[in-house]
Amino acid sequence: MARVTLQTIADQVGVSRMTVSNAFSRPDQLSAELREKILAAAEELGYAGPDPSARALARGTTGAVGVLLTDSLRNAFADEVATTFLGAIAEELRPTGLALTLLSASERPEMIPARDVPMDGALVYSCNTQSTAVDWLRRRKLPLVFVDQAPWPGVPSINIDDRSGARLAAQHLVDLGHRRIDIVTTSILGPKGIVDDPISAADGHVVRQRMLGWLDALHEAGIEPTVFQEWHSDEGSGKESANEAAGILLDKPQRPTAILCFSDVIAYGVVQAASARGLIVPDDLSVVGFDDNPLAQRMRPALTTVRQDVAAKGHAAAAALTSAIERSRTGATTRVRHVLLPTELVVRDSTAEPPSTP
Amino acid sequence: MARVTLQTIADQVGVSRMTVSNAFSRPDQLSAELREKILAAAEELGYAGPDPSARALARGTTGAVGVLLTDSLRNAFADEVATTFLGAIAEELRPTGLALTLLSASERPEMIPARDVPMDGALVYSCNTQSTAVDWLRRRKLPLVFVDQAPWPGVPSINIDDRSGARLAAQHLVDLGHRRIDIVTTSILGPKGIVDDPISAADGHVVRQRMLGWLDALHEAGIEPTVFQEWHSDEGSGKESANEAAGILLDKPQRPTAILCFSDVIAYGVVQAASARGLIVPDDLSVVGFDDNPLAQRMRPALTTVRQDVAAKGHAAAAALTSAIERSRTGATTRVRHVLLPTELVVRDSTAEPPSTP
DNA sequence: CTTATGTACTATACCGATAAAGAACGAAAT
DNA sequence: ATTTCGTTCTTTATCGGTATAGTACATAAG
Repeated sequence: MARVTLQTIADQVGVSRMTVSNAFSRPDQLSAELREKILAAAEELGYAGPDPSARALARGTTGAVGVLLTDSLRNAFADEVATTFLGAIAEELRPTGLALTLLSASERPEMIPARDVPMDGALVYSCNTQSTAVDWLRRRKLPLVFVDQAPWPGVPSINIDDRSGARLAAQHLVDLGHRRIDIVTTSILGPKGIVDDPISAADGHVVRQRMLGWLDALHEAGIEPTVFQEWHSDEGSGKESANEAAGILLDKPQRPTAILCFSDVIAYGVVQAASARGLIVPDDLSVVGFDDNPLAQRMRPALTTVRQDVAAKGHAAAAALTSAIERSRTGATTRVRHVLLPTELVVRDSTAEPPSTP
Repeated sequence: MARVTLQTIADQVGVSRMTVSNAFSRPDQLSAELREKILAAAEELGYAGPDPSARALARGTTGAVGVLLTDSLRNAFADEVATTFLGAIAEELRPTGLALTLLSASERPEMIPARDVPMDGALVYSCNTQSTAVDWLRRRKLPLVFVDQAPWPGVPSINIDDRSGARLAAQHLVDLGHRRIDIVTTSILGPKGIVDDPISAADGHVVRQRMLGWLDALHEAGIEPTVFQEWHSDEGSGKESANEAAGILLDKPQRPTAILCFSDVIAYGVVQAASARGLIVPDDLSVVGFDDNPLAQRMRPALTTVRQDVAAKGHAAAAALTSAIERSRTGATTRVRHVLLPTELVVRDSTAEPPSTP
């Protein structure tokens, strides 16, 4: 049996194909009775409605938007910050009826989602701006929104004030009297281990901004931190590698009295490493995280960290995307907006004055 | 300027459109030099590769698969069990290069993702089998896989052994000597509160299977539990409403000495309610959860629960889907498989012998 | 009674690709 | 020298819809 299409139904009912199309897509274009008749015939023939792919081609819209994530999706789902972000996007998208397509860097070159999957627009979340996937999206001239990435001319972006937040975190430690402050950060591609030039070693916009913020405050206080760059591993969100990183810093001859961390997850690892060495946080070592991951509240001691409103970021991102799509449809040419959401220092129990000189 | 299509490039280079298509999609069909020339021309004209929608129509495949979730996506992302499941799917899908499209029940009737979004197949996760979204997917004759749903003839399904797991949980309490055992379960649509006929009140396959399992063991021991059905609220994964539910059970004249819970999240709420009343878990009240959510380990006391391997479920689901898609492509007609993954009782610190009669 | 205005459909023309079969031509096999 | 291929392109025929501009007829306005 051949496939049922609009034409099948049209023939059956004795009308033109276009009228059947209208029965489904523009009910006001035909009489109610005829529409009923057509719908009944469709039902009877087991027609499921206009084929989405064909419709997508003819209309130029697919009803789905993509979100491109650097990390393997596996990691994204294991990361509470990422899931909160995605959840907020989903929530914002819901009233629009758009589906959310998760784009991953696949392993085979003949199948590149960013290039091959039909969509109406995409969010680019914390990706290497040079990555090929981003490049494909841009070439397709899809409406895009960059999130946690370096603002790009012509592309709306949503960022948080990483630099200010990081500065606050570092200043907090300085104010408490710390002078030996080290940093555990992360890197996508860069070398693992202690780095000499932390700013140029920071690949990725967020990594760099936070580094700049920390150094703003530390340099002002005349402090030169040792910077350890961990490899954002594919497993376990790097809790272990942070553990290892902290180990190296803590075993230095001149042990730091405080450590600034790129994320709360890393901070967690650092606290563990400290505990393993019999160090008490915050008495012997102060630790500051970033993000205000739910984990930060659960930890013992509760973690001092820099809060970002991830849900707000997600909402803003989705809203920016829908409006970018709208704009590209109407051809309207509003000025591209670059949003910078605030960050805030949350002092909890993982920071204190440095121990009196031993 | 008109849009760049295969034809534009064909004209520019002076070959047929088909040859240009082959240059992108079937490199072995033309000489290397010509291909280079075509690719260069495409690059120059700013062509991003074959239009995904057009290709989807012509080829009949889109490169994306859907996953339908009952819950609003917002909830799914807030639920560690769901995110683990999705993560496992993503991981299994990765080598195939398929993108994952999240389908939600949208609010507007003219835009129904399950009906309107192009995809090659879909996972149906813990949905009401009668829901309209599922119905659309079925009508479209898409390759489907049901997960945590009543097996359906002709549709591959992945389930866990909810009933056995629940029976083990209940038996565990019976073996400890409990005789007053109550249940806090959940319901999508059903009434909220104490229900008289728990089995018929259990909408949803999983809910019913677990209920059957609990009652298997309890009835065998001559125990008739009070069953409280909470409303799976849209907020906070029901921690609060579980709290409320537990309150009602614990304030009964004959207070239970143990409570069986539909999920670990509910169990968490129950423990909180108990604590609020000054009851010690497990001394005054034993509590058993379900799922072995990471939360179960974090809780104090650590929660006795029934473990399911959510990651395995996700892998199995994705694998079943890709093979179903493959099957529908080749027309092969393998027998449909219904997988039942094992569950296992994990005894931790939230269960103990009942308090000696006061 | 002619002219506007709607309503209900139809005709035509794409949307941007791919599949399958055919043509042209040189190289290898008989 | 003739047949048989294989390679490299081209031709033709869809894929299943939608937009836009008609056409036909009925009703209201002038």
